[in-house]
Amino acid sequence: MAKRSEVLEFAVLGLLQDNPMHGYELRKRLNSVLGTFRAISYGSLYPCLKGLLQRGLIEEAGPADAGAPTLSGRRAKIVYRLTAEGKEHLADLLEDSGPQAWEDDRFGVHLAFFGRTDADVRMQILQGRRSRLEERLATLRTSMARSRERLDTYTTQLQQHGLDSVEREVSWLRELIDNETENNQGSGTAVATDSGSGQPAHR
Amino acid sequence: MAKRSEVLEFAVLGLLQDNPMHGYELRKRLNSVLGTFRAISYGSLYPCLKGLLQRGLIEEAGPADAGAPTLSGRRAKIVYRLTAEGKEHLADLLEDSGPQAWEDDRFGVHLAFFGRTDADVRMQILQGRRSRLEERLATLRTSMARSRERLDTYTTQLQQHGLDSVEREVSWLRELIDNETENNQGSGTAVATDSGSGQPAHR
DNA sequence: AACAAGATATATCGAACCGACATATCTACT
DNA sequence: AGTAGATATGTCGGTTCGATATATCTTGTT
Repeated sequence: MAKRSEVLEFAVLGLLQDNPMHGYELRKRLNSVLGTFRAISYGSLYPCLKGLLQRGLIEEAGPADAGAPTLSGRRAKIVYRLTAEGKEHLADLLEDSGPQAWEDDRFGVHLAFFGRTDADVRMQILQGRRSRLEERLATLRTSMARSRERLDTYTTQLQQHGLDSVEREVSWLRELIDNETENNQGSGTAVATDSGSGQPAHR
Repeated sequence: MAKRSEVLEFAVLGLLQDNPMHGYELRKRLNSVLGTFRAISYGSLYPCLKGLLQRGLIEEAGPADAGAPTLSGRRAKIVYRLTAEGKEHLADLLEDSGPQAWEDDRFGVHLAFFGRTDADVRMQILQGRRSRLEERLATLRTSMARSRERLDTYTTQLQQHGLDSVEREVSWLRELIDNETENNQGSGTAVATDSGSGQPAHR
């Protein structure tokens, strides 16, 4: 349940670890990081912050903080920062390389925070994402073959374009994966190269 | 307002013109036609049908209809067909080549029913869609340039991939447009070739 | 023929979600 | 000193949909 908001929480926690922020700023960053994927509205963001606050994952950073001596009468501006529990929770989220991590939305957030993710986890997420897309590819191809004749030229072209997009995303992933393996040649835990493609073996 | 459901209504009317159908079948077609764009749930579809019925745009095709002699005790299955008003309304929708027609969702539906759309309207929609995407491209490029340095390698790569997708869609559109002009060389109303790209001139 | 499993078919409800609005301050320009 | 527009927080009502309930039809198994 509540999957949509979970993704938002993840992204918020991730951004707050970098540097404490208030809602307005957060929204701007969110929309630039999640970019194409998703537009965050205040109607989602502020309730989300309230929830995180109640669960003790974030806290208000009082104006008592150091830094530039703020002119007294400044506007009420609520800067949030992660609590210890918040950091723990975020670490758990980042560590997760399970099936949900290769869902459209989730994957985007994971990738955005790859800089703070273990190499092993990164690899598993990339490969998982790839097999997820390859499943989708198979489904698409089947259903297109089934309806090939029955459909309009234009509809077909639309479907074909959709298929192409997914194929392109797969080869994009392939590049990312190759980069990882290059930079990681002799690393610690041997990366289980798994299958080249074929059966996903997960789920 | 109520934009989401408007698109659904459009698609339903379009499918029903081809052949009368009941909800379940409709949902399957819908998910195959709108495909990647959108997943239709019963929670949206049945209320939508109810609305169209109340507004007199569709009606139930009674089992009194001809065809295969249905075995009496058949399961309750409600087949809908367009009314005269429904056909009119659909025609209006198909004719619309205004700015809303090049929005993500809408555009997909329009394209799916291009087979029954005037050549002029088709061209306007394709060109409008292209300029819409070119606007987006410009925005994306600007905001990427602005944040270039501040961002993670991975985040950058994500944004880059997003940008590439849009570029791809633009060249896909260019092909569709070229096809149209070829098949339409000496046609009636001269198509205003507008700008190659540059300023969209719309909105 | 009896049974199970799964596709077909309609329908509803509560919870999630977000666009649009209300409010107020700060900055920059004229 | 006025005003336009960015900054900032917050909420509310309508829309949307995932999950579920119900029931029939088809196909395969024993």
